[in-house]
Amino acid sequence: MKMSRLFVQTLREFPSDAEVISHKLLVRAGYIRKLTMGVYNYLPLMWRVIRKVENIIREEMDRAGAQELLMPFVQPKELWEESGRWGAYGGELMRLKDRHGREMCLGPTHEEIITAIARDGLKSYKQLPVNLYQIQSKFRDERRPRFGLLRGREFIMKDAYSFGTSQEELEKEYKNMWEAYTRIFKRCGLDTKAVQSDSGAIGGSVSHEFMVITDQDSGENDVFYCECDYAANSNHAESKLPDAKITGDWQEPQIIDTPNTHSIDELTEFLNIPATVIVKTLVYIVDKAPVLALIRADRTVEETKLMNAVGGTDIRIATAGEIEEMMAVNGFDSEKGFIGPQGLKEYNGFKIKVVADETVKDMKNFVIGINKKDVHLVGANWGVDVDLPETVTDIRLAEAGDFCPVCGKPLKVTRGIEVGNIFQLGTKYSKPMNAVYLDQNGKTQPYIMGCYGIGVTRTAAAAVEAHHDDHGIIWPLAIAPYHAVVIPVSTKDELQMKVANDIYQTLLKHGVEAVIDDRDERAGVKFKDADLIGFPYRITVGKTIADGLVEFKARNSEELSNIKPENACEIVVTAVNNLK
RNA sequence: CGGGAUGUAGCGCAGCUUGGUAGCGCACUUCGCUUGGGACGAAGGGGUCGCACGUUCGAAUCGUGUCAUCCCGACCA
Repeated sequence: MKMSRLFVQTLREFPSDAEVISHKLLVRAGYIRKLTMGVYNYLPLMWRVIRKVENIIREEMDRAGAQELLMPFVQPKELWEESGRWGAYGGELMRLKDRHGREMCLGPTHEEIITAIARDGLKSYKQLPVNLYQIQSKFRDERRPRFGLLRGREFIMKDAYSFGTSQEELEKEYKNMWEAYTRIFKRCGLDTKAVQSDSGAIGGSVSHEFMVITDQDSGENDVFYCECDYAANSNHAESKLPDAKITGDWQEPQIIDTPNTHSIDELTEFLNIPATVIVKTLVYIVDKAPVLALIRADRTVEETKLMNAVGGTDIRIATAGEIEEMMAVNGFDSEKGFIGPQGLKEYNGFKIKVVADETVKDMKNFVIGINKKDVHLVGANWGVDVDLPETVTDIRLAEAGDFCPVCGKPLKVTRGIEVGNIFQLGTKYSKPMNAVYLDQNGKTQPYIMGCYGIGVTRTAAAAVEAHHDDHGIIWPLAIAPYHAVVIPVSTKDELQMKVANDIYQTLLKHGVEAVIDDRDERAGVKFKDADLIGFPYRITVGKTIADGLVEFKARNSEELSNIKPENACEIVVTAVNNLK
């Protein structure tokens, strides 16, 4: 490709609306342009990158025995009602009506469609297991898209779905996909870590996320990990706590005045005690039902864990108004800061559930609210002064410095970008959608399903997050839009142009995707653009051609070398051939 | 969905306080000059100042409303 013909407009300045580096660089280097909120045009350079990522995925998925198909982007409401997700999926589901008034949605994911395809075609255990995948655009009407391609509303995703007859078969395919994913991301030049995670709205039990660990702050997920193999998303990470003082100094229970202590900080200061002897009570609304969460006051509730503990799908903290109302209908006059679990029966037509974090179980002589304004109960004990809730489980957010649940060493935390996930779905979709096959005994059984996603566009953006410098993008060779750029310093110098053209033609002949910068620009402009766009190799033909030498530089190295043109070609050709 | 900010040329911005026929840098076109890290000079093209209504002789500027975008939070691949 001639640079003079290449459809790319580099900008001298960063776009003002971009926050993270991948967004800034992809816009500035001419890869993407925003069409509307969270929706981007993939310009020619970007599309080449995307296709490379897709092809790596295709090769590895096919190698792993999966089969590609393509499902529609627009989906009918009926299938979503079968799975129960028309109601359960929130505002992210982009709903629309056709001219006949039929309700449809833009596919945010394709479990419903694939399950319908499977139940039409897979009638016998003899046909199983099967793994089907597609690479396609998805649309999720995010409340707040951001970070450019890392979190758009429309994005390209590879989604695969496996159908089998047993948990064992599912686990085998799960491992198969795990290995395929490991190969895919490695080939894309990304270091990933597989972490345990919550399975969220998609449902199911076991799931892992593949995270790109970057030094950037742009990762959206906190990942807790240990020097042993343990790694988990913050919404799933377990931890053992360091020793702490969990027994208060009071000998007997007593109610004491604690005026205006609306926060734990105010309470610890007022009583001059550590937060570790206080039981904190938080009010949440899970699917409209009130839930009290009890936790040691120095710790934070992990909302996803709490939501899962009561089997909900949506969670938020209660408003001050709701809390007051809840107090009133249960006969208390209290407010935030003085809440306790005792005596709260029902609210809004729901029985009030109480969930305690494990941290509170062994506490003694502790401080707790009793739903009375400006006082707290101190020296309280479970079973004597306050009932220990029936549900005692892990609902806390892990913290760096907590200990690994597997090996006991201190956990570390880092930011990660989720580029892939794998779920063991089980029968979550096959059962409600009556997607069944006949087993050896002629009995109908629901498929045991798994699903496996990779964010294609996000992977490309994550590669930029992981590989860039002050001058621009440093693409891994395997997903770079072009492998090399040939730069004649002066297009008016006949010898330089001739040699540059020869090099360019040689590269093309050997299967290298090359660009020749034939623009009548100053050298500085060409170098700046080459660095910004991120061509992995650069061959510059300048004055040294008089001595038969060209300058060779790899984008990921500072090293410059003056070598013969044929040697420069050979290095690039060899590197490109090694990709295969 | 809560809080904050911003909408003026493809990109980055000034002008608004104090209303008077819209400007700068980059990019783009032409000519000259220059040619190893985003040169220089000259001459050009390009904008219903987000939109609507209002105030006014006159609105980018003042008022009301509305839409959009961005940031923080909550939520999520």
